[in-house]
Amino acid sequence: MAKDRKIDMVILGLLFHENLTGYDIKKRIDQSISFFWKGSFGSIYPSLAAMEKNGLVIKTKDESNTTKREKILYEITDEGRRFLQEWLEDSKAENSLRYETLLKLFFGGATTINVSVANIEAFENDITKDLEFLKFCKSNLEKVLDERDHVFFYLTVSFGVETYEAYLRWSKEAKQLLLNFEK
Amino acid sequence: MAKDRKIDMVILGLLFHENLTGYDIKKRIDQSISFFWKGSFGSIYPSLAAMEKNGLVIKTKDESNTTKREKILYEITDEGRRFLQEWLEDSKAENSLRYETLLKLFFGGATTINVSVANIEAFENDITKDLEFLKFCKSNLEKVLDERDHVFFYLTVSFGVETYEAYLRWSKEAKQLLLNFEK
DNA sequence: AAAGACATGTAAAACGTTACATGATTGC
DNA sequence: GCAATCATGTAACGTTTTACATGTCTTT
Repeated sequence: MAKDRKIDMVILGLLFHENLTGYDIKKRIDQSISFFWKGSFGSIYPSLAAMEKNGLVIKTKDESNTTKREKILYEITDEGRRFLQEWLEDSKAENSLRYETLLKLFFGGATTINVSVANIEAFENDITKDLEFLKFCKSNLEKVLDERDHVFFYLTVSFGVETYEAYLRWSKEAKQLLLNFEK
Repeated sequence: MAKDRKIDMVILGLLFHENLTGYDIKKRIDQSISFFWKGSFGSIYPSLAAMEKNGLVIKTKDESNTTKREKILYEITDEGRRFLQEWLEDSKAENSLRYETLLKLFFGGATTINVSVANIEAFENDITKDLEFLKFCKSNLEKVLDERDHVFFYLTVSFGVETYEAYLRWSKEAKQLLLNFEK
């Protein structure tokens, strides 16, 4: 059985719902899960090729495509579904943060308070922008929660909203503590 | 100028305070910043070698070491300090989550509610354990906040506490929503 | 006519982890 | 005496990103 490269799982998870091209998969990743998982063409296409070899996905004919532009729709197989299922049922998960902002703050002793405050403010700006978008998604999903799949999308988005709001609360407190300390 | 490999910055930041061996650096990383940044010997030693070549750090004699066991203390140079400073002053930072738990939840439509609930519970357990430790660190640091450097350590720890508490709040809500949906 | 999105794929480079290899010292 | 920790380093492996290469279709 193939090693469980995480990108494989992302692709299988997406293909579980519908047949997609590599290009579609990239778009889905960017639009739906990019705030907690990323993926690039350079990993998507090789993953598809490898999984096809291993029988987890198959190429399908795209009846709707009448143009000359080549377009390869992938479909998940029963074995692919089994593989996805196995991964889902295994409750161990690797969760990791890589927060360069925190790294810079941790080493704040090597610079001025103003630099650290500026770093926190840059972080606040990024988060504020993303939070707005997440809230927009959340309110849209709230209207369609009766459909089973949407519940899962809603939960990941609400994870984002809750944590980003926590980030912003922390940012305010952190700046205050730094500026008070300076006095 | 060397590319800014992040592990280089971690090491320079640590060396800013005190001279350390590669082994010490690994311990510092594990003890202080591992919840938002990781590092292994396989990246630390090569980084030290490269930075020595580039004049960012130098090897120093360890006067205190009278044993036969080899021990190489590294010291940051002026150029190393400049390089660290530059990085700190550049407010753009790459912050990324890779949350396999969220990935599994996002694809929850491909399995049963119970599996998703179990995944959230495994996440809760991990977070609860880490949160306890973070709170312990936080209360210790609170007592020594008068020293400038400690403020920065305190802020990163308090980031951890705030976000981990948000994770736990979310976990409870998420489980409830899933279990209610099943009815 | 041009720009931008659609579409596939490869190659090189960067980066990091794990496992291996070796040996000294400390504490029980 | 033995286990754990201290201490350095390399090699193999795996993953992922970035840049490159190529060409089509749609919209303005």
